[in-house]
Amino acid sequence: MNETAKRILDLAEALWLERGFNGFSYQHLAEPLGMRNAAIHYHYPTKTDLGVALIARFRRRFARSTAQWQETTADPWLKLEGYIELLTFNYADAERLCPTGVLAVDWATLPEQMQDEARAFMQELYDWCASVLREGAEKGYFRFAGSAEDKAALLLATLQGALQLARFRPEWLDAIKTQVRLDLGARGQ
Amino acid sequence: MNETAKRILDLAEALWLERGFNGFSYQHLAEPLGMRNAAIHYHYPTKTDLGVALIARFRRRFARSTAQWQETTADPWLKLEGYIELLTFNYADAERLCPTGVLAVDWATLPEQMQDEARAFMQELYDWCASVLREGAEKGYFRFAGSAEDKAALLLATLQGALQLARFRPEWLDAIKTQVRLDLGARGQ
DNA sequence: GTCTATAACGTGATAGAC
DNA sequence: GTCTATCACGTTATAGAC
Repeated sequence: MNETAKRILDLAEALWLERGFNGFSYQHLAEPLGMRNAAIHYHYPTKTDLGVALIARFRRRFARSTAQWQETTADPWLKLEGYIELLTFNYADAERLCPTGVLAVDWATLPEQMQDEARAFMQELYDWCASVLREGAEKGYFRFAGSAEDKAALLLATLQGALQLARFRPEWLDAIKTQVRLDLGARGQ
Repeated sequence: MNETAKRILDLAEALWLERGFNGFSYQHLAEPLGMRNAAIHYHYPTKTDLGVALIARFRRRFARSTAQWQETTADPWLKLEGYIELLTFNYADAERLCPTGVLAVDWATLPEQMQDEARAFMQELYDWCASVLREGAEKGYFRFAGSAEDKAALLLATLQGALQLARFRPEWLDAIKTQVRLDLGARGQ
């Protein structure tokens, strides 16, 4: 991926997570980048190609992050905090939602190739989250009722929803993060 | 609101919660109803008018529901189950998401009047949910760490996210509902 | 209250010159 | 690799007849 393709993808990602996949066009990409929309089509022939590339990059990024957490810590709490940090990082300055939530809302309007890529990404998130929760529970780091798998689904749903609710009232984001930790057995402060 | 206006609003609601606010047009409404798009404009002059009417109806519906639960039960569990039922009712047959999640994703593209109406709706949901949790905790029905307010934000985020995750894997919806109950102090089955 | 007709514009996408 | 020019179409919305 060359420099121009990357600049396009960066801007597309920002607009996507701020406005939804149907909320931006090739014009929205071309103008700020100082190009014409035909130039965007040269790098991403169709909007489907662009959409698949956006999700695929998130998958690579997530795989790299989890590999790094695996190397740098044995504490499940730190892994989980790493994920929470990753999710909320972009929200602070630009109110960017997490990709899976945006994908879910636009789902029925998305081309099949994007749906396939999205399903694979979601499965990777779930598998990773469940394994961290399972390990953390077995080793006594976390304390929660029910299965690690169900708790993983709940956790992903909660964090996804939290970013969205923050658009109504920003302070809800920190409130939910606090509550998430308490519900995993953290001692209250 | 006359009969035709109601039929339009019903269809618009379905399309909205299935495809997002930018995922349907006046044509999508006119064709299945056997009218021309000009007829839709007669009832809802602008799409903003239509959007505000959609949210306003959800506010009325929610107010009616909470008033009814207030009359029919003193058990906070039943009130909460009523809300969960209300949320997941439409998902089963048509994969309709909850309105606040769809509003949040489309947020940056929505006209100000819709944002105002949406904020008011969200606040009503939060206030009701927090009061049910507070009362339920005080009377010993629920058992959870942290404040009722933070737990309310978490609960709304979780249920909203749960409907969305169900688009990737339907079985996650029941898994999360189970886990939500456990995290409120229900005994596992 | 619904129709036909149409305006004004934005959309994804392509052809061909440079 | 980016440009100009353009196509075919979908969008919200309005005017005016019936």
